[in-house]
Amino acid sequence: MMAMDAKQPFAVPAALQEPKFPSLHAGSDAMRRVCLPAPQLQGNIFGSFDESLLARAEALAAADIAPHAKGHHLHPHFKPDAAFHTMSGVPCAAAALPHPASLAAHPHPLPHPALDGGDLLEHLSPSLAVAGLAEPPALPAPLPPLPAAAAGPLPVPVGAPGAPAPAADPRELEAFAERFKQRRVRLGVTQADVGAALAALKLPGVGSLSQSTICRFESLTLSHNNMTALRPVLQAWLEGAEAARRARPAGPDPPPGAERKRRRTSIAAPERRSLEAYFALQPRPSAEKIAAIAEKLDLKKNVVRVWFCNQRQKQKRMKYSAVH
DNA sequence: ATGCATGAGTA
DNA sequence: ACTCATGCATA
Repeated sequence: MMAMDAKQPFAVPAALQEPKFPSLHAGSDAMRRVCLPAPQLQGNIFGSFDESLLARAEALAAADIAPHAKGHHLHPHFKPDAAFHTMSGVPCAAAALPHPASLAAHPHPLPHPALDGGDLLEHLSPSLAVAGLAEPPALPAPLPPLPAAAAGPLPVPVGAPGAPAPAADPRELEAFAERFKQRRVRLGVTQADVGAALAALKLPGVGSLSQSTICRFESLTLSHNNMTALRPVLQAWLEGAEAARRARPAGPDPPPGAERKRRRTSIAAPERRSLEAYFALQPRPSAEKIAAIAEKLDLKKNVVRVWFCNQRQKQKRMKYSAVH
């Protein structure tokens, strides 16, 4: 949200998530919990085995790369000294992206928290591995043919102060996302364009969004709640854009400006494998464990902490992982 | 398209 | 210190 400072000087600086999607946080909790594996393992099983836990994950990570580095050990690890924030106000990026004309579904159907040698993991701690790797078995995809014609059947019941969660059907969301992408492309508009255009809608509490978010919406890589919240907004834009199109066929595209800032820290493959091994054993390590892992891998503690947070978030996101 | 990161809100 | 929604930077 910090980006808002730069991108939305006019936006409400406080309580951002609330005004944006007031009705979203209600029924979400219940749904979220369902997907979560029992989190009581650390106390009972591993509470007194911190050392061995780390050692085992280490062993796993090592075993994983063993076949590659047989005779000669290739750099055990390198230090991606991380975290530098040279933030600076770059109001509007809108860096023109090549139109995503070709879009296949995501290459990885599964969040796949495990390592390449997942089997190894299972051997070592079957119950844990199973819990951590649980995946939705079925993957139905009866997408409606969906004629290119406009389809605006949704009443968009959002923001009702007292109304609980609309309990949106995952299938419906998926269908909408698909339609949205198609129609967006037909309009010749990029994901970044859509995000920026949202601000012009001046919907209450809705500012602009990034290309990332639009992309994630289209690929369903957002939480169910997030998808539900964004749907009415994106639908509104879509309808408006198509209407405007009829009035004025086309226009020139403005030249983008370019500036650079913060560098993204990158975790090298060996370290990443280790982290994945740790995660498979314990998705929610204590601060101490995080510190230990960080030291072992020569990574900053914060980098490790954030990595685990993001990993958890990934496992929870939509796709077909939700109730089906 | 996705990895690493921020920040408000919350427990 | 975590969750969630989001975003910048980058592959």
